[in-house]
Amino acid sequence: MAELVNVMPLFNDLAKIEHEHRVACQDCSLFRLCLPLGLQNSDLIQLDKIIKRSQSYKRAHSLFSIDSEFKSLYVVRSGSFKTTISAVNGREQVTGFYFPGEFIGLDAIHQQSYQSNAKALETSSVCELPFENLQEIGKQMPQLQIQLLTRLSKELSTDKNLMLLLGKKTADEKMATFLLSLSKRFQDRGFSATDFQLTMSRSDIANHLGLAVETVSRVMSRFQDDGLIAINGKAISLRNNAELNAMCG
Amino acid sequence: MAELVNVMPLFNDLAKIEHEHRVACQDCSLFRLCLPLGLQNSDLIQLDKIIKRSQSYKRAHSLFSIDSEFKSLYVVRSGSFKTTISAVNGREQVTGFYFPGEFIGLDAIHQQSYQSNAKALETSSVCELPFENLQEIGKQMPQLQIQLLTRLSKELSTDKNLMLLLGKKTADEKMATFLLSLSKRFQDRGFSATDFQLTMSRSDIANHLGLAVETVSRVMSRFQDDGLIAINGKAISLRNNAELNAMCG
DNA sequence: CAGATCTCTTGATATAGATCATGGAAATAT
DNA sequence: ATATTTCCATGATCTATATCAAGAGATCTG
Repeated sequence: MAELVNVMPLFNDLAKIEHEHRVACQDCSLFRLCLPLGLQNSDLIQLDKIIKRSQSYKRAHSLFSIDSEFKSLYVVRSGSFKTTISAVNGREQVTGFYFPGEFIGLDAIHQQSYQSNAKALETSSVCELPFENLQEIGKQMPQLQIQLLTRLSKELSTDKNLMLLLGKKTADEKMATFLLSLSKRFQDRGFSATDFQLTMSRSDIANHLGLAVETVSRVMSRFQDDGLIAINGKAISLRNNAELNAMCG
Repeated sequence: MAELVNVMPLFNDLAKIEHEHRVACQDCSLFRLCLPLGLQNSDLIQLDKIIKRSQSYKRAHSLFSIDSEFKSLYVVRSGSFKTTISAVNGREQVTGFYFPGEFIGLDAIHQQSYQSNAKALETSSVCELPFENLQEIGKQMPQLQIQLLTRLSKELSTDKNLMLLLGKKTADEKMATFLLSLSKRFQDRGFSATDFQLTMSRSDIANHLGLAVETVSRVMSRFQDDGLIAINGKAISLRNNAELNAMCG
């Protein structure tokens, strides 16, 4: 997850700057995922001024939790995160996994307080967008507002599909849907659609899909026996996308 | 659902206009739910010009479906709606219920095409907000954009909680959570928090909560036997909110 | 690097809630 | 009004997946 495979930095300097998390939006390899809409170059320079680029978060470290003060939205820069919410009795639901270019914290806007907890799944970094400043420059930049709306709308759509998954799908359908959704997202980021790492634990996967860990293990083993996938620890290889796709229900 | 109980129109004329769906935003009794943020009066007049107020939709009639052309967002004016998405094999998931003042169609924004189907649960009416015009006047009205963002963010939050419900809660917890969420929403609209109509069928409820109809019937009967609620067809009365609340998990 | 602690896999068993079945009540159509 | 369809409630049975159990890797920690 350290670097895009199909995007070659023009200069070594650029790669170095990027690695040090200082690259500006204009030059960021995630630009097309993060801010695809028509922002002017002058807008980007404005936006750039308010963005804080973080040092990295180590595995299992918290980006924010439900009782942190809400100050910022985040965009994943490298690595991956999960978000969770908890019921009063301590049970938790993994509400989402987030990869480079994706926004975290959008559900905090309405109450101006985080509604979930966000944790790094591996060593990861983010761009921090202080919300107040974002609103401020948004007033002069309708395209930025539209960009945010679009992001929110997309996550809403994802979540409705997750409701369908949680409410109506069998364990097999859940796993197939999940694997293909990951595959699609990696492909969008210029990674292999068939070979990738599951940066989250089996238990995170199980939780997210409304299954027991044991069921996830069993389904994956069976998929492997049937030649649909090959697993080696965290590494997975999709071997029959057509069949997997047919299984999504 | 025809009228708010704690909001008395100042003039009979107003009530009549409202009933005929011609009342302007400035005078609408739903204003505080629909557009609570600081919109100037001049803004409202602008907004008012682009809003189309519909004739009513009868029970089971479609507001839009996944293959309608996306043109507008909607705000429920009276009555109630459900939204659904379907899996390839025909299974459907009820993704939400919508009451007066709530927006429908927000998940359509990112693809500029409806991602779900919306149906009236009873005779209902809506305000139609043509999205293109909304974007246009939004450029001059940052508060309107913020209002939309807030709405989206709120629905996102609701959906994450639904994921928790679908993924982690028992049938009893699901029902208790659902009933209290309805109660809260009715209360916000000035209706009784304890006595209301379930405008959706048992099967819609079951579907939404990821249960079988029979389970919904059984749980409700048991809740009634335990004195938590009283049911009479579509009419329900909450009798022990404390206990229900403790059951939400 | 050794012990401790998680994580993953696989098997055996239990169970919450689905499915099947039926009858009555309500809503809708004729 | 009456027929027809849909909706709701309740009982009996079944099943997909949870839970319990146990061992093998992997990962952390001092």
